[in-house]
Amino acid sequence: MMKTGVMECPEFNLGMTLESGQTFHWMPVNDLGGEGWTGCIGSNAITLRQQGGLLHYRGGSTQLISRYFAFDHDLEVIRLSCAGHPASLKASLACKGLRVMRQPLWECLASFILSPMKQVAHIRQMSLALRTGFGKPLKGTPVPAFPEARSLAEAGEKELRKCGLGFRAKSLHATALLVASGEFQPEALRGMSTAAARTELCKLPGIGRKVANCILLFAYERLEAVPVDVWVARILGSFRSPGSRKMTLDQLESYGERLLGPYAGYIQQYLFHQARTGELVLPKKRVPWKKPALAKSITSHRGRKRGSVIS
DNA sequence: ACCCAGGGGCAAG
DNA sequence: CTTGCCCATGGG
Repeated sequence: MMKTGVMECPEFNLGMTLESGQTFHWMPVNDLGGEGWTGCIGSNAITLRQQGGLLHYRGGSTQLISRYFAFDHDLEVIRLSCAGHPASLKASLACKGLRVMRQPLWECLASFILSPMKQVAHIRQMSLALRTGFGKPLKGTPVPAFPEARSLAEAGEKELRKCGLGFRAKSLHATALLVASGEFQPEALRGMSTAAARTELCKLPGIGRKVANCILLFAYERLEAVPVDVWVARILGSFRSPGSRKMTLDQLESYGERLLGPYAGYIQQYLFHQARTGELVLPKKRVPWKKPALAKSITSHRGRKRGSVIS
């Protein structure tokens, strides 16, 4: 049986963090004595349950979990960095415990290639279909590991398309080939400036400025990166004086970086979360936000055949 | 600079 | 059940 333990987690809201659109594979589950989450970090099966300032876990290690959820980020410092901007401060205070994660590079990069023109619920389905079809099954969680680049490259575009990827299948397959061949090395970007790393990411098929910024923020620890989607555009637009001339997405990104400061990506995440949950009042209507389906049981998912489809 | 394909879940009718 | 809407990227 996998090791169970408990660790301290200062300033943390596990559910809010896992539902904030950074990852797409964690499933709610009743385990470890109550409502928790099951999933994986890389190929480590993990089940988690938070009780106040304590985090119960099965699988992984305190180091692995602390690093993944970035318990080293000082959220108070981040909140204070935007104390001069009332809406940002308000959002930051409403989202206490929401952390910007530090995800494995390939898993995050590939997952966000799935994201364009898709809502979170569907990205979750695509992620699960890819994991089930081409990822390594894990003992202790129904969620398989995210497939290696080589596995997706070998699978071929047609098979990826069967996972409901649509036109994203072509982008993901092409990118998987580049990574599997070593022509693109995700690790090589770690030492680059944010701007240089962004330029490299944008060379990959299926990755534009918005997706690149998501990857920079959620995997490369670039806390200043601001992914501008329609929501963030709407939010940033609402901060500008009425009647001022319309900005392009690139201009809004620069505006956001300047307005929100050195942790602009973090603050953006707080504003985004408030807008999505309807706590931040915006001119336009909001879309529904449904909780992911409960994981049925670990045993019922074990031993699913490669390539089978989730129903 | 502008225009539009593309696809599947979901809300509204 | 059917229609309309959502939306980042890439290519024209």
